[in-house]
Amino acid sequence: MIMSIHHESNTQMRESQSSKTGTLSSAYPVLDQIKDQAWLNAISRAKAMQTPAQTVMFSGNEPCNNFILILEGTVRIYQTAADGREMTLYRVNAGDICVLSLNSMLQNQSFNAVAETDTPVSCLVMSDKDFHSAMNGSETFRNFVITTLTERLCEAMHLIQNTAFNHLNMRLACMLGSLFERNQGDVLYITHQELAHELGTTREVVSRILKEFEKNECVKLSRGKIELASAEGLEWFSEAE
Amino acid sequence: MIMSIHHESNTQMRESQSSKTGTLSSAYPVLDQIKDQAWLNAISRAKAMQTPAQTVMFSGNEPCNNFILILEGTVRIYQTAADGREMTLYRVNAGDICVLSLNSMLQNQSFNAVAETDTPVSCLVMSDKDFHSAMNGSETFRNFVITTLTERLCEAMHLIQNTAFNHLNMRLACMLGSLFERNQGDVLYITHQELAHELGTTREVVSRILKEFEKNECVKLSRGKIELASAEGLEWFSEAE
DNA sequence: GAGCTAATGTATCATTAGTCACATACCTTG
DNA sequence: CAAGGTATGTGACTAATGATACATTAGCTC
Repeated sequence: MIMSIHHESNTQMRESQSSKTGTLSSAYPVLDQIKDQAWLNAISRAKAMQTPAQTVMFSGNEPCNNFILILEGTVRIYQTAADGREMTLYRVNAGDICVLSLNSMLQNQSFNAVAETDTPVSCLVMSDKDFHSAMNGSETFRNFVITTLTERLCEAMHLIQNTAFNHLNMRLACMLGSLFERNQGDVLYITHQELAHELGTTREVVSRILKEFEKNECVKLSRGKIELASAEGLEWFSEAE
Repeated sequence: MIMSIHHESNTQMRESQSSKTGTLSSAYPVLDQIKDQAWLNAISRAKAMQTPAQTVMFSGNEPCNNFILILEGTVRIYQTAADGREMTLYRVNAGDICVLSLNSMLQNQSFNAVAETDTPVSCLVMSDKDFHSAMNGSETFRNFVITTLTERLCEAMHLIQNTAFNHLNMRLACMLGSLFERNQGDVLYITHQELAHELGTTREVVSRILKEFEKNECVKLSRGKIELASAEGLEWFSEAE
């Protein structure tokens, strides 16, 4: 079971690193190697843009006729339901490209999703014209785009399997497992509501399941914080396959 | 709500049409226009292949190092759960390309899905080498591939939303709605078990919900067959947005 | 039409998940 | 420390889904 969460606590923004602005070379080493003229022209014309945290970049059906390269920060793509529930579809990080904008550019048809920054984001905005000429003129860029697309597709299929076949306690356990993993520390700063929004459920349900985990001595809960109760706790979450 | 079902009843195979084998020009009008030499070379070297109905073409993690163009017939891509449930992810029809094989070719990593023919299928098999040179040498082909990828991604997102947020009776109603729509007649030849496999649930649950629909006078049920009870019935299903 | 198989009907039960309505508890700010 | 906002805890209830266990029926084959 795979869950790709590149979440950073909203309350713990890494101010210290915000000065070291991401560059194309640091965020996209692959693209930085490209020498094709079409790509070099396109990227030289791209405009830098900054967006603060917790800002909606796109939503609903508004078309997006630009191609976006994230240099720093994370954008969360999610869907909302009529009853207010929401569910994260995937995240776009530095070094990723936004397949949502791709879709909108190619088809003039968007899936009804919202793109909102998790953290402050700095990115490059390329016109669709430049994007197309870069696609045509650079095999490396092309491969990069197609690879990203198939990766996303793969992740989407896993997500479908996960939501269709697994119970919420499993899904939550998996998510905590991967969050603990990448967070080499054993403490997670995240609220139950945020977890609910990741999984497409409600806060109460998450609270209930977490409490169960606490009873089983896997985690310790406190306000805005979840910590591993023990090393065995982590094992427990990794086992949750 | 979008559900893409291109299902044909297994029991009613269109024998009459099986003689009129699909050709590249009839199945892929767009690709048939391509004059780029790289594409022409690649397609001339592709090998024709026939597969009977209800045959597993790929499954699990076996790699697939060929690119496949469907000339005629339908392939169903589905996932299976430990408890025997299964769920259709999407279908590949004549004129579509198989994104599953794309992923496998590009990443040597496959999602754990099964590709099984719904109907007898005739297709062209292209080596990955030829595929790559066609991608590099033909902008039209490239655009075709990328467009298909983003379309699939879009569909996958809809499917996620649908499974996460909608109840089974809605999902079943939608599916019946779109099946009735494309089946200009008002009779559907499909079993409850097959519907369950589309939706990732069990036969009993489908039977129960269908019975409920019958009580509401939307459909009439009989063995292997579902028919619209009235014109209003269809409205009812289209409303089920 | 006897017998077989696949498809469907149905009742009951258990579990999971969502809803509602609060009670608490924690943290920040004045 | 008082107040107010946010986060969490919790019990009770309902609805949806899945599981189990059969009974019944339709259509096919011989």
